[in-house]
Amino acid sequence: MAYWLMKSEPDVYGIDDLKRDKQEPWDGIRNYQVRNMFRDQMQIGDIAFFYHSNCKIPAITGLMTIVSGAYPDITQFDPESKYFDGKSDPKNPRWLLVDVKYKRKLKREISLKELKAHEQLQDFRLNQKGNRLSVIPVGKKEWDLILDLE
DNA sequence: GCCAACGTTGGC
DNA sequence: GCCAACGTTGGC
Repeated sequence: MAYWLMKSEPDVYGIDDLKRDKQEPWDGIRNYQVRNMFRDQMQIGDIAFFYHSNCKIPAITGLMTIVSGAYPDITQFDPESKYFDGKSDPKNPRWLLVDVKYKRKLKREISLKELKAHEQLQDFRLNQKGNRLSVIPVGKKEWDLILDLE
């Protein structure tokens, strides 16, 4: 089983939205690296941190489970969607997604500031400057360290 | 709101 | 295939 961190802007879709919806397609990914991770590496049963990005206090806020394999993101074919991609061929969809299921909220949010200050997390990908990937693989050691902060 | 970092696009 | 221009992400 693998561990992940997945970013979302709380103003758009936050941990409380997932708590309400219980399960949700993680749509809108328009980055090839992330698509490839969905397709080639993610497995049903993997666990992910829910991370709030681009907000007042960027932080890990909850846990969720990957509950599907990768399949086409239908928003790419919807001209009304902000994720519409006219260059994607319906016979060979360019963009994929996975379904995620709410697991739980953390007892307290673990902020990016706190993660960056952690001595043993200096190499953590989220802490690297200029890292814009919205889905990040997390090592078991890092995963445990972070959960211990809770 | 600013801007650094990075990805994508398209002319050549 | 190079690279300048442009767009997006996301911390601050």
